[in-house]
Amino acid sequence: MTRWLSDDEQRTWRAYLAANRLVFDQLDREMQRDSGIPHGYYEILVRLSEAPDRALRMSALADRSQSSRSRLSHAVARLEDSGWVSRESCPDDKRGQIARLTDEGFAALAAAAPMHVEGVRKHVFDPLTPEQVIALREISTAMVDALINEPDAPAC
Amino acid sequence: MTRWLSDDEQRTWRAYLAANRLVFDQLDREMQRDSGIPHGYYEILVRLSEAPDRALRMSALADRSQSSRSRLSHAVARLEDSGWVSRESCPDDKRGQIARLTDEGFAALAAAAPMHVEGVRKHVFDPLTPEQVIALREISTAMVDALINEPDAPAC
DNA sequence: CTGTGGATGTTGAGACTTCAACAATCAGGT
DNA sequence: ACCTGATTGTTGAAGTCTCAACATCCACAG
Repeated sequence: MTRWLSDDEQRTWRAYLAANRLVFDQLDREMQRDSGIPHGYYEILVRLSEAPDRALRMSALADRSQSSRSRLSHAVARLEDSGWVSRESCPDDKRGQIARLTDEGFAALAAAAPMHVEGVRKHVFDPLTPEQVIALREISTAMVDALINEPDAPAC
Repeated sequence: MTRWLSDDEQRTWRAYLAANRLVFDQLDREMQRDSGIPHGYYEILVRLSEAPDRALRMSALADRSQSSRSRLSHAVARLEDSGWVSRESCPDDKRGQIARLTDEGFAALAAAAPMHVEGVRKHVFDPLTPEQVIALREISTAMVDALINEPDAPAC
């Protein structure tokens, strides 16, 4: 019954697994070494930095950073300890919390960005041809769309 | 000085990040739910199951599963508690430890495999065309090669 | 034979994530 | 106004990973 993977698929899957682990482990390591910013937190800071007033509600921030609410909650608590993010309550929704990037946070982000970009370029884009860059985007988008439009439950 | 990402690269990078997080989080969740096998451990079991006598030295197993020695050590300790892996010392190298997949481990792997494959197919291969499957392999391989042949240090 | 440097594997602490449970609040129907 | 269900965000425990330090052992030059 099981639709096992073909040879092509098997080899692709293994290569994809290996690439992911190697690339992200490496980027995490560099990020930690160069900037002391833990891997996932950088992305949270980036999303905040792009928002109007560098502030977002927790739920919106969670969505944009592909983060669970729980993870975000812990992460923001930690980023607040570091002084990179501040929290305030939402005026129109008493449940809401708004995370805001502080000036220190922005500065830390600005300082970390060049080295991070260098790493991304070195480990991801330099090895690829321009056509592969396009292909990778299309492939990734296809996966994302499939998961977004069909989260988990078979809808009752 | 910084070679910032182009628009194409920026969008590719974001899509790639999103796809990875969504796909692997989802697979982890399904894996945990369906089989109770933590995400990374499954791969370790797979590598063991493919080795002669279903046994490998720790270092060889670490290499084949893109795992740090430390992670593998913790993981195997845990898998041993579960009764899925057993350890024995290496005859010709007193430092060596050999991890062996037990019958229970093999059974657990066999039971988990179909559901896992289903998830991989659903979230990764179904959304892709056959050409994209090939492209993804080439892209992943290119990244892996770049990282393997240029680990980190500039060699003194 | 004896150092010395390298390799192997483990360990403990700290950090991050997940999961389930929870309190607080909102929204919409009755 | 009230009840019910859904949403928001937090919390604590348990699990996993990383990092650095370590003990052990191998290999090999002198």
